Parts: sequence; C-alpha cells; structure tokens
Amino acid sequence: MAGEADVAELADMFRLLGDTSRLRIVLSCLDGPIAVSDIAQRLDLTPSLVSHHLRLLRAARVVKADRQGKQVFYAAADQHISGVLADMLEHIAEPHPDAD
Amino acid sequence: MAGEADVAELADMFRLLGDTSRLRIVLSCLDGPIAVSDIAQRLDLTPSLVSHHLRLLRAARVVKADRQGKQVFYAAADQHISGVLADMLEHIAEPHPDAD
DNA sequence: TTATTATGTGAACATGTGTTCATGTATAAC
DNA sequence: GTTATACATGAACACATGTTCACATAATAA
Repeated sequence: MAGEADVAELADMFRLLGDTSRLRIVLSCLDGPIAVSDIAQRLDLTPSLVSHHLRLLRAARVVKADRQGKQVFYAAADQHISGVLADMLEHIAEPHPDAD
Repeated sequence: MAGEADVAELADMFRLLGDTSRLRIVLSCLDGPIAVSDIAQRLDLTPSLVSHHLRLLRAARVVKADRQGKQVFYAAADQHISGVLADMLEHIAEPHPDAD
C-alpha cells in the first residue's frame, strides 16, 4: 500500500504535527498569511522558537514563506494539510463508548 | 478554530503516527484485523515492541483490539485514520517545484 | 496440575528533540 | 555610513521517548 520510502516521509510529516507549539503555528497559518512576529505574539512564544519551527515546517512543505520587506509571511502550503487536520479533529470529536 | 484542549489531543495523535515503527503497525492494521505476532513477523519487529506500540495506539483509539483465543487481533479504529493517511500521502506525492 | 504459545508490562539505556540564549543576517529608515 | 527592526541560526541543555531485555499474565492443550 505504501513504499518504504513513503513511510519514512509520512512519519516525518506526522512528527512535525506532533508537537504542540508547532501544531499551533500550523493552525495559525491556516487562516491566511501571517508574519513570524504575529505568530509569536499570538501564541506567546519567542520569535526565535517560532522561526526554528517554521524552518522545519517549510522544509517539509507544510508551510510556504513570502517575504515582504522586513517581515516574512507564512501560510499553509496546500489543502491537504487542512484536510488532515479536519479528519483528525473529527476522529477526536467522536463519542467514546469507553471500551477498554 | 480549535480549542486549547483539542490542540493537545491533536498533537498526541500526530505524535503517535510520527514514529516509523508505529506508523507501519497502523498501516498493517488498515487491511483488516491482524494478530500481534503477524505484525511482528511482517514488519520484522519483536512482539514486545509491537505490543508496546499497540498499547499506545489503542489508548488513543487509533486501533481497536479483539481477542480470539490466545491471539489478539488489531484493526484500525475508524475511517478517519485512513482518511488522514490518504490525505498525507497525496501531500507527499505532490510534485515539488523545488523552491527554497 | 504442567507445558507451551501469545501477548502484555516494567525498568533501564540510548538517542532524539524542543527550548533557550546568544549571535548573525536581511531590510528599511535616517 | 549608522541604527533599528524582523527574522534566522548555531550551540547547549533538559527532557521526552523508542528500543531492548527480563519477566509476568492469559489462554489453550495434554
């Protein structure tokens, strides 16, 4: 169903979304292009930390950068990201018949 | 868009899928119910390791267990999981105009 | 009961990684 | 040129976590 190389890349993508700070950054980028400093202020994180995370997210093509003067605006790279998040939110929202 | 508690649970789910071994285990469960020992053999992992991972996956309701005699069969918990994996695979499969 | 198979679990180690801090680079205004 | 702002980056620390090993539990068979 999925090749060996795909599995590694898949895991990389999910691992990126598996951190709270990074996930919040991605969610902030879903609404539209937003500058690094605005993300930092909105999430109460240091600009340094946000930049570190954005570098990883950009390398994995989760977000794309767009420089405008001194500021750099980041936005979600494509629709699949929001699709993944929507599906996962549905999974969480599902009622649990607490079967253990 | 997403509450603070949801973000934490979302991140937990993605972190689980962010490990290669665990992701392969989940993928093995997509085809249908499969026993622990079969997963271990198919993926060349120790049954102990598979069991450790399955415990986490079951706790997060990614997979569900079904005991049948000595064996325990695991399967994907719901459709959202496969949906998430499909979307993420599409994201990876997308052509990259190598813009850095 | 004992023996065997299948799975679960706790501890310990090794490795990965998120965060902070200090510093560096880019762009704009003066 | 200098100064200020916005962002990026490298090192170092602290912590989380995947894996292994030894052992425990569940279920079947003799």
